[in-house]
Amino acid sequence: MPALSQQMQQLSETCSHCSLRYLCLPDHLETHDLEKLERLVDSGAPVAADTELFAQGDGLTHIYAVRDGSAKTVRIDEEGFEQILGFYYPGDILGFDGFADQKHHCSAVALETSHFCRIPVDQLDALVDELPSLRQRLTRLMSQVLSEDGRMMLTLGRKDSEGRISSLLLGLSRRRALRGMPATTVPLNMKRADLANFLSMRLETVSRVLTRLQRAQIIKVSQHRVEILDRDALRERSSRGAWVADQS
Amino acid sequence: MPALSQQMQQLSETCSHCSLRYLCLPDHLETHDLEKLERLVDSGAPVAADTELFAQGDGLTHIYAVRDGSAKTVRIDEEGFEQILGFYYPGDILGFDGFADQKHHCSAVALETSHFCRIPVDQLDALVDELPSLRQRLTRLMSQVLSEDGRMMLTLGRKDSEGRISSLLLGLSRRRALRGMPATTVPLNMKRADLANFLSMRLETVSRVLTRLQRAQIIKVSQHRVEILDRDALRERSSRGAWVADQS
DNA sequence: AGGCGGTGTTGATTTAGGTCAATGAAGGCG
DNA sequence: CGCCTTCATTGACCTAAATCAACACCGCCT
Repeated sequence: MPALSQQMQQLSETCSHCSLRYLCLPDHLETHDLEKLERLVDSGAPVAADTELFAQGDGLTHIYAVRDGSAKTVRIDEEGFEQILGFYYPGDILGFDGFADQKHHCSAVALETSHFCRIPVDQLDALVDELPSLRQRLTRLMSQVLSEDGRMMLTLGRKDSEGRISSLLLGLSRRRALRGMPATTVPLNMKRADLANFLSMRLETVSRVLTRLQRAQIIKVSQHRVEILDRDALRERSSRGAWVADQS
Repeated sequence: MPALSQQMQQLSETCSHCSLRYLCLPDHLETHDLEKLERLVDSGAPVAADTELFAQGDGLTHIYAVRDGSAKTVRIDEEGFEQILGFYYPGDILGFDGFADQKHHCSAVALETSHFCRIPVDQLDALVDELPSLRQRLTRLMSQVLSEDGRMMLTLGRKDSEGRISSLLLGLSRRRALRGMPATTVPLNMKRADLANFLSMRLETVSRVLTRLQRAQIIKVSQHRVEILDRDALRERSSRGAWVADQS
């Protein structure tokens, strides 16, 4: 079973050999420091689709880095309404919102069979005090998320359905490029309902927009994979229909 | 001029004597450590309404804490569309999104005549390496913002106009309570256009919803101040009209 | 006072996209 | 293999809120 042995090999890889080290926590760490971080990381067994890594309300014991596969985070508010807060790909960190009061404010769920690096926060915390470079790295990663959240609010707030879908596709494509993966093909592992929820649209509308973009020869949709045929047109649509802000 | 002298007195106050120390950076810091932080903080001259503290794209040189007054942060995307990302009140920190790449990703503007504590990031950074408790405090504050951003996405995404306004009012009220200020009266220092922008509505709709809530005896609006008459009804409206999520 | 620019409210109309409902395609399984 | 469940697409209709437009209010200045 060659697929499995390849998987096992990947699992035994250390941060120092991880292809994602420049996106993930290890970036900017000295070899020596990196080894200390490595010792904390547990890259455990593969996780099946729909498995919950942690649940909203759980105590913060670990944060997770996506090694391969993908995940989503979901938040349920007081009234029981559900909102997907983000999709996560290799190199992304899950759990940052738990540091506030040592408990998770959203749940994390694997979108497909995936591997995650599991990092115990108490040990991480201790190591962070020891390694200024790791501290800086963490700060930057959190700040980055903050800034991306801002971008998301802009999308959610000011763009119409076509703009939202277009932005999402471009965003996913860009993130693939960052990871050195082919950026013209964007896999949509999540369900249409997830997409719709994330973008605050109804799944029917997602469907409609996708087919509209396809008919306009801008993308090619095949169940869980979108091909970007005309990136410029997509960019153009991602801004069209955005509201003009009233003068302050 | 008693008002002025009182103001001057406030300005000379140190973190240790600041009434906001438990909300702001100093929380959980030892007296000795707090003194070190204090030495970094510059609580300068009062800042007039509409003054920009920092602009999107500026290098990150300082972060700011609101001492009194209020501020908003605004982000302009590639296409020139503007989105207000948040309103900030005494004890809140501005500038966290700048740590990612040492530049600000949004602009910060005072909503009224206000005082801000100005903290140089390079010195802060050095101090953070020295004081684990400060490091933890910063992490928690950032994480808290992250988690609140999630709440905001939920509001923006899933609530109708009445729900958004109601949520905003309750949120502002809650934040006032946290600061020990009367929570039934919520001042709306920002313009209607700002409110509308923040909530992704048009200002006409903001107006309409406010008058609707007023007619229902739930709030009492007077130009830049809202009185909450029936908090339960407001809570009820803040969830009504929220979408039911499709099952994943 | 009177004029004026900025700000807020209200009314009439339009439309994007939500809702309801039916159909189609795809994967899992006895 | 056909059945069933889940997921995605398409159509017809309707509602919330955006848009367009008029007007009211308030402070400010000469």
